[in-house]
Amino acid sequence: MPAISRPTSKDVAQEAGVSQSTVSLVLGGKWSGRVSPATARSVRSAAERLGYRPNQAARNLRLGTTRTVLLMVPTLTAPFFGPVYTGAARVAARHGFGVVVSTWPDDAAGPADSPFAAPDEAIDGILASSMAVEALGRFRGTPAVMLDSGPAGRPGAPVPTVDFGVADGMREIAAHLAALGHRRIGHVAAAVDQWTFHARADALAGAVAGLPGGVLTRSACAIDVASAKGAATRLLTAPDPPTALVCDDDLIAAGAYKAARALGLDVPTDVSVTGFDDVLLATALEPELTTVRLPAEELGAQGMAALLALLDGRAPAPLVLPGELVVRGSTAPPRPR
Amino acid sequence: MPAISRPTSKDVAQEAGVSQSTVSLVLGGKWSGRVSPATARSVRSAAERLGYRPNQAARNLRLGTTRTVLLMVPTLTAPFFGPVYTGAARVAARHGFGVVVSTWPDDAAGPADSPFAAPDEAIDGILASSMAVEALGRFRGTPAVMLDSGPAGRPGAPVPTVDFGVADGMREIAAHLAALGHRRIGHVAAAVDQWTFHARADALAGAVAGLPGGVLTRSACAIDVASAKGAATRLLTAPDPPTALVCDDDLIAAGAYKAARALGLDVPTDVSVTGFDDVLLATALEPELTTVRLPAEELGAQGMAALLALLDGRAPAPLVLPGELVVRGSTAPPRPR
DNA sequence: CTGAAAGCGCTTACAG
DNA sequence: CTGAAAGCGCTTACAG
Repeated sequence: MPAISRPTSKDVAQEAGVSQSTVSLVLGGKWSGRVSPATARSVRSAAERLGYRPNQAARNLRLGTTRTVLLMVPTLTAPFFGPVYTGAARVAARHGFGVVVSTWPDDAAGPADSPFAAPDEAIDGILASSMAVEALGRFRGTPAVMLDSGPAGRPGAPVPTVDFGVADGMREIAAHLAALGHRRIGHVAAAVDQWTFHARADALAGAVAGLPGGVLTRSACAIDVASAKGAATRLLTAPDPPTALVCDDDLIAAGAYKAARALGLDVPTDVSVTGFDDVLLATALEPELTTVRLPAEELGAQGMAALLALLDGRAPAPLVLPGELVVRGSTAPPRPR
Repeated sequence: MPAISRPTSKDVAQEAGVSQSTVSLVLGGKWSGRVSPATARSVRSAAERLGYRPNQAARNLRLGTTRTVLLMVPTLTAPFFGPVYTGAARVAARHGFGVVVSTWPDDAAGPADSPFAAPDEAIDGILASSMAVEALGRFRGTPAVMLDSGPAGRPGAPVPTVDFGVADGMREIAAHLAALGHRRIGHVAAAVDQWTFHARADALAGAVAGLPGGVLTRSACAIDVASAKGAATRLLTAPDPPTALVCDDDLIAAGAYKAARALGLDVPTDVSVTGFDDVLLATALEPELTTVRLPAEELGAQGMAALLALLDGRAPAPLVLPGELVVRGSTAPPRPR
């Protein structure tokens, strides 16, 4: 508790020689035509002199809002989270909103047991990331926007959506590999029941099917290095193995690198490897990883903008943020057989 | 805005047939000796029936608190941030507190331009991570706890602290390398003016100085792969190069790997490499990285516990959380000359 | 153009 | 043991 209590609108009123309501009107920007410009000026200067900041609790109580938004993410430890939060918080702050975070796997335990029970109860809206639409049921009645939860713009989508263009990104990877001469593609797929991974799988399957002589094999794994290494090994040790491994995630690609090395295969001379997301890891690997950059911070920012629009009574259109193919050293023409 | 307005304590009072003040007393846990047990029971059951949740805005206004804590971190995108936030938020929620986040490099721009200007103004306390004590000046008057900002327990430290035992961690690394037979050690140091890196450098210097025949060389770099690769290259191409590279950070170690490979040196046969932190990257690298695990989530949790104690009028003792040496495949005996 | 007043939902002396 | 009342700092009709 600060030693000196903060000035209130009453203090400003006294300083400016007007009533408290006038101060509220002026500082709330609702004075034009109701307060003389001269009075408005003197109120503003008094507020500045005193360093006045409105008390949010009082404002919230009066208005019945909290100016707080809940961001729900699958996990706080994935590198994906930081940028999404950053983007969302930046846009929120610009409108005087705060952002609190919750992870959704904990939800099964119910609100009482949830580590975020407290802020949960005083929220104006929800930004739910990488979450099945159905899981939003618990919050029916609270304005929500879904991020990375596709399919964007699906008819009858219950809430506005912002998604990555993962299908296009995957098609770019396929086209890049095809141009290098690859025909036998192995998909090291994330065994995670999220829209984004289904979309990636479908896009890749479609692209390879459209490739003359294209052959797709697939092995699924959890999103961790050890599991990915196992899945990649299965692909690479099958008869007639793929010449390129398309991985659903940069971390999975790291596992693919390990599988290749353990089999005595060089990346990219013996086998090409691609990732997805472009996190820090992508350039820490050797060779650096060809991958698709997903604008995570932009996802948070656009999602928050959509939620604020929704709170404002508007209906934001579904939005798709394109990924960008980043070609680095992990892809090369296949070794001639 | 939900269609049906939430029940208030007045509704509970009506349902239970008592006054609103009695409801407040009972639900606030201040009833013993003032309200009969039977009445308390009926209030509680009425509250449950109605699904009553106290309005935090009203509570905050009345009490003059916000039940919100600000967590300041250097950057949101480092893998360090997620776990710290998680730990802090978990403990905070248990006490009905929320956590908002801010990055401190932005502070130079001043509160008005800060992306977190809004929550900034209504905060009960501050958790400042990896920040020079002096930089806290702006918040003088607000209760604060410093994380990873050492030196812990320094006489006259202005605020309670929670730190990692980085010096001990670094000594463990030195002892591990010494036991393997290394004498010529290269320090790939983070050129970042934070306490933790000064402590690491000092501890390593001391340990090598205490080693018969020990020789320490050093090269500084930014915490990114390319810069680290350059610094490691300088060390490895010097006359009489080190047989082990001690890196201030796992990401720097990734750069050291690249430097070694570019010079045709194998890790760990030709050169041993160690990291610090044990982030996801450590096991994604090939070979997996010997490093010191820092309990980041615990740092957030203990820091929040200390801040809550401070808010409660107690003076938490300085706390040091030990790191743990994790030996993996990147260290081995030096090649005999 | 300006001010007095009500009321948001709580907590906490105070009176019975 | 219980209740009526004040008041936290705002916003917004309402009256002049």
